[in-house]
Amino acid sequence: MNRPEPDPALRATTRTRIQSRNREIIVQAALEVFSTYGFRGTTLDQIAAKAGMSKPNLLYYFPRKEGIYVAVLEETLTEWLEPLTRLDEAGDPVDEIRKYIVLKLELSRRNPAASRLFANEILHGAPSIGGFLTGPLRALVDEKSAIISRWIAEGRLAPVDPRHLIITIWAVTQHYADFDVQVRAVLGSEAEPIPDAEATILSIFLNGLRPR
Amino acid sequence: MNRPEPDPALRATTRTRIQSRNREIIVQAALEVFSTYGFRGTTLDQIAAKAGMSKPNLLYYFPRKEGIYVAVLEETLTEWLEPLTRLDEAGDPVDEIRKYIVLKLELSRRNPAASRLFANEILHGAPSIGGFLTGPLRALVDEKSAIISRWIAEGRLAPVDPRHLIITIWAVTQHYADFDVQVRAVLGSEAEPIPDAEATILSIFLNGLRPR
DNA sequence: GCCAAACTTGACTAAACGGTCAAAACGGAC
DNA sequence: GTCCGTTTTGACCGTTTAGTCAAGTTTGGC
Repeated sequence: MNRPEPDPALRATTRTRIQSRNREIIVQAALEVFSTYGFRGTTLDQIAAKAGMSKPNLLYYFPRKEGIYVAVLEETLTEWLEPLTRLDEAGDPVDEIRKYIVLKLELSRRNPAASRLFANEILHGAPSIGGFLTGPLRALVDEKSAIISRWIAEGRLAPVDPRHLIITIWAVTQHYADFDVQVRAVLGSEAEPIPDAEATILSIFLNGLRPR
Repeated sequence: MNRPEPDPALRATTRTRIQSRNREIIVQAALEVFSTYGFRGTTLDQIAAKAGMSKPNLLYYFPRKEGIYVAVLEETLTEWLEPLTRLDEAGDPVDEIRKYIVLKLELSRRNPAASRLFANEILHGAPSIGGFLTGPLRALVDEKSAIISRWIAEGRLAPVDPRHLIITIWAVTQHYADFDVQVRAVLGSEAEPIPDAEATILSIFLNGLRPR
């Protein structure tokens, strides 16, 4: 009755130190669990245990399981987009593509959990982030595709469909995070796969894209 | 008591017509459901409904949920491997790679559910088919990598790590099945993505791999 | 047509799980 | 130290879901 703000998750403007700290702890714990078991495969008890708190306390910060999931996804998406935003029209085309591939591979190595979380969401039809795909993501791809098209028109890059080029780069870079188990099984060595992957991918793509 | 063979799933050798028919119906229904919702997200009731039979009857043929899942995966894996087995040392290297990419893309278009099922299983750490990855899959990749290595040694293909080449081809081809929602959101058109994807991928890979 | 084996299902159970609630513990301002 | 809002939790509830069971129906060989 005299509880004017029953939901701390809604008060983004006024957060206590404890709230910011615990929300961060929860999101980190949830990222690990969700990325391993998926949304349906994850239980609140697992997240609570990993975050070191009781389940009701978890629900004090995020009243619904889906709220935790969306919070984790949102934090992940910004990081995911960032490398593409850096693609610079003023740079050398082949070198810009090289930098983009290197950045995306580094992200796959540094934060494979985020990549897997994202992959899982898309694989199941993007129920929680469909709007992100058709909104900000598509807009960014449109913008960067235009740059690539101009490079091609100037004869500074081999003629390919710029959107499929971007999609293809996503595919080869994220694959090393999402399918890590398979990659390691097939390679059979203890060595980190990504350095060799980088050499191979750069060789194929940069030779394949160099104007002739 | 006088039920010497209580589990029809174990009697692979002696199956009635009804058994073969219903097992096939179940596996088909389960593929659709598992590939959409994942293992945990799928309920036996969904599979039973799609297969047009009662849940207890479903469990008459597959006593455990996991048994259905493994059966679907096994049927899928054979199809998944097939294109790579066709890579022919006697053929022209660049043309053999081209054929392989085309076949894998065709598979993605014809049976995206199978690709997604497989992707989901790997993404979650391959709990049910770890042995397939380190066994038959790795063996096949070893065998075909050797062929590619010889092509490179003969100067008939640009020098790249053959295992990473195969992995990279998997990545770009399966991506169009697994991430279909994202691909369509980014392209924004109603057109089928795969024909344009094929042109782009072939252009990059074949130019990238042609010896220079 | 009869019979036994094969097949099918409605009704049920036990466990897992998302979420609630009321009450206790804590913390910072005075 | 007192007080009040914030944080924390044990106990609980309703639903969902994998799997059981016993009884019914169908099928195929004779």
